[in-house]
Amino acid sequence: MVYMSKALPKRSENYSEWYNEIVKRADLAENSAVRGCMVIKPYGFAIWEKMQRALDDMFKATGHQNAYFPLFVPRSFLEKEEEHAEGFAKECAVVTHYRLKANPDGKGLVVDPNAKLEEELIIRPTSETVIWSAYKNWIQSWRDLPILINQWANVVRWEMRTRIFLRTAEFLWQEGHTAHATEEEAVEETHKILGIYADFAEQWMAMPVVQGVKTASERFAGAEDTFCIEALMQDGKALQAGTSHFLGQNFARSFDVQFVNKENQLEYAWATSWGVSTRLMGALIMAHSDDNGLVLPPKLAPIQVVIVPIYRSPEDLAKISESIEPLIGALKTAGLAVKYDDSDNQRSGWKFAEYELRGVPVRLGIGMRDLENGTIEVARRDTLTKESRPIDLVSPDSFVAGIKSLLDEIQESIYDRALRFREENTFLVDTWDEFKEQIEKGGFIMAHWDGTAETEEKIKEETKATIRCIPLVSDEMAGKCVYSGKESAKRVLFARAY
RNA sequence: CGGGGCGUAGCGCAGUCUGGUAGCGCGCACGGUUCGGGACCGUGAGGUCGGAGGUUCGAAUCCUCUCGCCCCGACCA
Repeated sequence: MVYMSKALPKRSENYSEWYNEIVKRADLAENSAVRGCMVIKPYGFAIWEKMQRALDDMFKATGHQNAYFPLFVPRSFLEKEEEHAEGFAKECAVVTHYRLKANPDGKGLVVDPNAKLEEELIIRPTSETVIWSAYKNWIQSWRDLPILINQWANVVRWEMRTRIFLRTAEFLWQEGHTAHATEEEAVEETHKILGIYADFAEQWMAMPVVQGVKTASERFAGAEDTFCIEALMQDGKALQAGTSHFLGQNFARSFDVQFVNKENQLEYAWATSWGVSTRLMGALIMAHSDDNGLVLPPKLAPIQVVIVPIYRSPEDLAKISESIEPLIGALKTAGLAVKYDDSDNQRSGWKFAEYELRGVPVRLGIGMRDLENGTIEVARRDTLTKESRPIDLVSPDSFVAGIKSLLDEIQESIYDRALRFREENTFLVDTWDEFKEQIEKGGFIMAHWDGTAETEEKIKEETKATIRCIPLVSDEMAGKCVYSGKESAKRVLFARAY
């Protein structure tokens, strides 16, 4: 109903409609003909590529290498690690046949019943099992360790309800899978990656996160410990933005991956796995954007600076285009992603609105008046403010330096804003009544918990709030469980979550 | 799988109750006037009304079957 209007739905009125519209209107992605799957459009994919590049560099810098493992997982592999199998069984797509044939009863194609697979192939919901079946052959001695592998891939989890970017049946991600000679080293790896994820979220996405460990009930199927980064979205719900798992020797046992240690004894290898997905796109949108559209952190924006000419005649446009050539060159030389939009099929006002919708951090507007005055209009997407700045169009280097520092300032500023939002929406809660009341309003709740799965479950049933994590950094002040009144060593993080 | 809703032009919708030449807005094409925050006027193109069957002189509209999508719940990065 509001779709036709130029304005987006308001966050305050209908948050999920606002989210869906922003994804569509900013041209990030669309729903596909296949249920639960999305088409990521070029503009959206460009953001994902920037995320990939930054993360990939961080993985490489810490000694990891990329590789690729198959899409198909034999059923017998998935079965091997019992908890893992149980955890993923109910959301697997299964390949049972390898051939189609012409429909003998009419048009089209049907599955050829003679082409039934001896053993079903599961479309990977994650790759631990295929990878550890390969590692078995890669690992003989402690000298073969550690193995530090990452892969960029798609996975499929047959979700009952999907939401674009946040929970799709197929999604893109990276999954790291490492093997180590000692428990200490594997645990260290788990933490190292968690740190990388937190740095990426904060420094690139400008999204503050809480690092923590999951409770047993929220743990990855097959893990000893699951660490996570949790972010707070603008509607007060939590979003798990990345996970890093310490897998112990569970997969090594299941796949019989043993190595000879320095003492010439056989030992099972220690494992980790970790991943972030296209869900981060959803996080990015919900962390910063406003009722005018997307707000992108400069470091991840496919277009960092857009230049919009303001003119009447083709002659004016030609004059502007010629005058700003050195500027465009200088911006590019400075390493900035710049777009000069001289297209003639939309007017400047339309372009202003469009680039705001798409979240371009800085917009430069230049018209004939500016040419005369030696000025240019600089507009900030995050604050929606604009100012006229002087510019020497012949040698614009100092102006460009100013734009560069403005982009840094924007990156910092949207992080600060998100951090302030999280601080203002994190509540210390000590009574059950207060808990029930606050959870309705949203936000992070720091409360004491007695450590039992029963209490955790009861709280979830009564309030839909889950323990997002037990924060790694917190003041270790003992208290009483907000639900049961029993002893508690420290507060944990509760929220309703995506 | 349970409970709701919807399939009509590229997109968003009206028309269905009460059967009678398939419409509106946006977008698109062309021409003109405009142009410092989503311009306006004129002309035009574009539809197996999700699919199949039935009732009828006549079906987008009534009946039967069927396919698909969306929202709410149970599952989850």
